[in-house]
Amino acid sequence: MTEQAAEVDQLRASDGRVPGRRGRATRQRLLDCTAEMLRTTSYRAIKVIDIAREAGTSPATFYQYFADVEAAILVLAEEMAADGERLVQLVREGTWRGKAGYRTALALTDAFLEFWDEHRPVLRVVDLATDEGDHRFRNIRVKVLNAVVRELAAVIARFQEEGRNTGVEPMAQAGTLVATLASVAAHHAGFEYWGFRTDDVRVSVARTVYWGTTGQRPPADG
Amino acid sequence: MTEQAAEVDQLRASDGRVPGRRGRATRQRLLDCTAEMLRTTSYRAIKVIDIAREAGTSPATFYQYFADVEAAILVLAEEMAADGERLVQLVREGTWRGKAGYRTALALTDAFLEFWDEHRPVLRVVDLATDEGDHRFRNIRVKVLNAVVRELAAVIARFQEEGRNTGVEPMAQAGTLVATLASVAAHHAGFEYWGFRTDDVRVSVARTVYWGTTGQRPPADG
DNA sequence: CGGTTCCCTGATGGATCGTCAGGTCTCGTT
DNA sequence: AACGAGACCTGACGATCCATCAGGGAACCG
Repeated sequence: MTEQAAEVDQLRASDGRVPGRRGRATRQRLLDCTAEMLRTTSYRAIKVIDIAREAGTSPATFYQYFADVEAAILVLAEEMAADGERLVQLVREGTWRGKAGYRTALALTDAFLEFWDEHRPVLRVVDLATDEGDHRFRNIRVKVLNAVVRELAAVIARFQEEGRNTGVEPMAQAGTLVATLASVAAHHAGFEYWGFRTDDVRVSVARTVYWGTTGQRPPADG
Repeated sequence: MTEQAAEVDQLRASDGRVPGRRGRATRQRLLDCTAEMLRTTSYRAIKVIDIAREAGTSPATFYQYFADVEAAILVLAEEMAADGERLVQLVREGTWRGKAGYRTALALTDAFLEFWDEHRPVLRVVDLATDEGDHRFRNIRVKVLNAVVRELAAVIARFQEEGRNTGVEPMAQAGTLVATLASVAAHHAGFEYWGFRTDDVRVSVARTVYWGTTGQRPPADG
C-alpha cells in the first residue's frame, strides 16, 4: 500500500466512502473540538455527545468519522508526532562539543519543554494509553521519542569512538536522557508548584544531557 | 483535627456513619476489585457497575463508600504512597561515596523499577490525574517523590559544601534525577520493546544518578 | 432542473449513572 | 432465646450516554 493510499484510508468514513470538501470540514471541526475538550476536561469525562454538541452536530456524525473518542485522539497524536521532527533536527544539526555543545543541550531542553507545553493534553493521553498497552498509541510515542533517541545515540557513539563516555550502551544511555527530558518537560509545572524555579531545573537537565552525551563535565559558568 | 480523626473520616460512609466490621470488609472488597479492574482494563473503561459486580454487590453499595471511581483509586494511591517510604530510606541510609556510592545509585534504580512494577496501574492514573490538575492526586505524587527529592538534595548539598558538584541548585538537580528514575521506571517495558536490554538502561540510570548527585565520574567497571 | 452522490440527523434499544426509600442482617440487651 | 436498634444492602427509577440504523436534506453535475 502506498503512503498516499494509507492517508486516504485514514480519512475514510465509517461507510467506506472518501469524504469530500464538506465532510473534511466537519471532520476537522470534530477534531478541533476533541482537542478543546481534552484541554478543558478530564480524559475520563470526555463524552462523544459533548464533542458533537460543541461542534454543532450530532453524535451520529462523530461516529461517521471516528470509531470512538480514542480514534479521534489518535489522529491528534499523529499530528503531534509530525511536529516532533523538530526535536530530532535539533540533535542532528547541533554541535555537541565544548560550550556550543552545552548550548545545544540547553536548546534541546527548551525544545522539549516547549513541545510538551504545546501538546500536553494529547501527550498525557498518549502516555496513559501506551502504559495500558495500546499498540496504536505506543507506536506514536515511539515515532516521536525513538527518533530522538537514535539520533542522540549516534552522537554518543561518536564520542565513544574517541574513547570518551565509555562504559555505557549508547542506545540505553540516549534512552535514559530522553526519558529525563520527557519527564521533566511533562512535570515541570509540578516542579514550580513545589517552589522550584524552572530555570534551575532547566540548567540541571541541560547539564545532565551534556554530561550523559559527551561524557565531559559541563562548562563551569553554565 | 487529629490524625486519627482524619483516618476515621476517610472511612466514613456517604450517610455519615462509621462502618463496623461487615462494612469495612465490604469496603475492602470494593477496593480490591477496583485495583483488579485497574490492572485488567483501561482507566477510561472502568465502570462502577463492573466493580460492584466483581465484588458481588450492587452499585448503590459502592456509592455508599466512595463518591466515585476516582475516590476509590485515591485510597489505593494513598496506600501506595505509604509504601514509597522505602525509596526515601534508601537515599537516606545509603552511602554516596566511591564504589559503595555507585552501588547505592544502582540500588535506588532497582528500587524505583520495582516500585513502579508493583504499583504501575495506580501510578499511571496518579500521573494522569496530576497532569490534569487534580489536587488530591498531585498531593499523593508529591508525598512519594518530594520526600525522595528532598533527601537527595540534602546529599547533593553536602557534596557542594566540599566544593564538588557545584553550579546546580540542589533541589532542582535532585528533582531532575528523580524525574529520570521515575520516567525510566515507568517506561522500561517500552524500552524493552524497542530492543533495549533493561540491564543496560539500569546502568545508564545509575551512572547518571551517581554523577548528578556526587559530581564525580562513576567507577569505570560499573 | 432532475438525478446522483454526499452528508447529516432523529429515533431507538441497550447500558450506566447516581440516588432514594425501604428491606435484610448483625449484634448487644434483656 | 427473643427482641429491638442500628448497620448494611438493594431494587427501582429518571437521567444520561452509547452506538447504530434508515431516511431526509444539501451540494454538485450534466
